[in-house]
Amino acid sequence: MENSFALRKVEVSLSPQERFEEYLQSRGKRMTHQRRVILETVFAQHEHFDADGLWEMVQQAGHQVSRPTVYRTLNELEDCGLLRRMQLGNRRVYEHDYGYPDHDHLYCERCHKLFEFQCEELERIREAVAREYQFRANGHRFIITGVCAQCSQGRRRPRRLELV
Amino acid sequence: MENSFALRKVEVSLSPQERFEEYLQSRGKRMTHQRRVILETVFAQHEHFDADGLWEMVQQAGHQVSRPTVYRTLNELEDCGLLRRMQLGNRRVYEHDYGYPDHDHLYCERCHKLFEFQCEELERIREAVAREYQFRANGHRFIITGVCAQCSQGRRRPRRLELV
DNA sequence: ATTTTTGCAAACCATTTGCAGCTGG
DNA sequence: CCAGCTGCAAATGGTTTGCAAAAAT
Repeated sequence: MENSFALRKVEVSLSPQERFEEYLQSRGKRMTHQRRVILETVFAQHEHFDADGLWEMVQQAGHQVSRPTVYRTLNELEDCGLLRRMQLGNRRVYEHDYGYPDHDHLYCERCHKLFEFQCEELERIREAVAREYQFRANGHRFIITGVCAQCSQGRRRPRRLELV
Repeated sequence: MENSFALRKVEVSLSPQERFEEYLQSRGKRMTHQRRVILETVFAQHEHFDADGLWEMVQQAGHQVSRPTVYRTLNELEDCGLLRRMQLGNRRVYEHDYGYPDHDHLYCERCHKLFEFQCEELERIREAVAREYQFRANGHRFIITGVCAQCSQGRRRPRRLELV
């Protein structure tokens, strides 16, 4: 039997690059070398990442972009709907948003990795609760914390510094 | 019909004070004037609060406690199970834990207030997803974001400074 | 040519920490 | 008395900002 919580695909018409271009043009902003490099780096992989991790990836790819520019660009990418932000401890973690379905997360407290799953029932619950409280819901976050399969199997290879 | 997501009561045998005393004694720590003042202030109300808000409450009650002591004591109260922490934006928000049932939250993006509700189905989903991913779950957070009834009704009285 | 963007250094803000003096038991 | 605690000031760490130089249109 298939994983009943697997993510379903979402079709999109524009590439992230095209979408970002449109976003920039619509606000009189410019496509710079740095923004291009950051955009490429962000969409060259699918893992969750934070500003500092992204900065390192950019460095290692041999490009020179300052940290402030990374932060500024991340805000723009979020603003234009390409990225989605999540606060984990004192760190902001990003994931692809454009072309990705809404989903929720399992968070491993040992290796600090995030796993994604999709569950329609959550939306149902959200609506039911919102109705009860006359709340105008426009989103939710469901994070299950615990220890992932790998880490449970004795292998303790910590992945990043403490995130929580 | 009753609110089906209302919180059910939980009985406890010790008062927060007693429990804190036990916690302190068990670690060779001392009950100081400051810790007593903070504990009283924390359990004199039931709202969610952050370190700075607590510090102000203490001040306004006419007591002198330093910010570092507030932070240190909050960590102890969390450690001993009296308080529960939640990260909201870049701020740590606390709520009573001892004597309170597990629950989840509605978060109003307008007035930044938190509302609580209880929904057993969430635990079921948590377990089902965890099983699928061979994840050892030991908790979850479900936060519904949106606008609360009051704020929807045109009254915009912002409550605190920006939390997200 | 004009306006936006960048990089640097400094500012910020919530939280933590080193340390000398104070205090609870 | 002495270990543990407090307050102060300074450090921390992630993120933002002011500003002058550089780049995009």
